[in-house]
Amino acid sequence: MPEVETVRRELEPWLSGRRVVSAERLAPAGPKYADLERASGQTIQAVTRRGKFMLLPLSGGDELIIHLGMTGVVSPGHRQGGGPHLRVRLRLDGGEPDTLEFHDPRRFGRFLVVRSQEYQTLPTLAALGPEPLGDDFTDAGFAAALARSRAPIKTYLLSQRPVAGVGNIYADEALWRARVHPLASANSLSRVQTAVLRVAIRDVLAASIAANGTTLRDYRTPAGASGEFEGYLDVYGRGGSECRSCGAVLVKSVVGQRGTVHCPVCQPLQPQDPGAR
DNA sequence: CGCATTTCCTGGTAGC
DNA sequence: TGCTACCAGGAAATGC
Repeated sequence: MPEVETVRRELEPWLSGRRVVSAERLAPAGPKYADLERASGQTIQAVTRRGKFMLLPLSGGDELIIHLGMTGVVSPGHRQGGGPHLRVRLRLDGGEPDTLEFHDPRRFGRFLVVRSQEYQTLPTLAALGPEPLGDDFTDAGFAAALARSRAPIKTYLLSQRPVAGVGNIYADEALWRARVHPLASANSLSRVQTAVLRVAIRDVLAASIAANGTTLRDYRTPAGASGEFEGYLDVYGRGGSECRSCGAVLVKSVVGQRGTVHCPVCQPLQPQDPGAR
């Protein structure tokens, strides 16, 4: 999400108010690129974001939805100009830069148009939790959401349902900060753990946004810049290294088919202080 | 409905 | 050097 928000902030002053002269799909047809040609002739009214989805309301009552996946890059056309992974090209009126390109080597991204009233037809959008940095992400609401699931807390966070925008990197980072084991059942967290985790999610996402996101490989903003948050990661990518808090060796595992790193000392599976009262 | 598993996809890299 | 095998993961589809 921090990466998406960084991109959104660059796109907004460029795209807001611009009319789409043409919308060309170079990727194979499919649901990931449904109806994108319909953007042609409509004016982009804003560049907003929900979770990791960028939502661009269009003047004709449609919504342009862009999801970067893992490797999607939005850029002005004159910067990259073609290439084997060019999936979409938009022409805009109103002067340079007048071309927006969407490149996506791994094809996990999406670039589609739906009716505004039906934008929540995408399953994840329909069930998306509150914005993590918004006022709707409350202690009570988060606790109520976690109480509904017996899945591992990390898996549940990645589902986007209890809160929007938490990806694999930030799930591991937030759980480490909150000292919660990634395999702990969501509904097993104490009220204190829930409250600490909520703040940890907010803090790590806000800190990453302030650093323009995390650049692991391909991530670039439209202007070509990379993020700087990778230098602040405490656990992600650090399996086998020492925990910055206690010095123990961080453990790498797989949770919900996703690479996961946690500290076996700071994040015990069983609650600490069983006799404390 | 909830949850687990599988699928999509290819650049990068480890290993030989 | 050049080849193969495998890993990375957001969301949707599928299975139960």
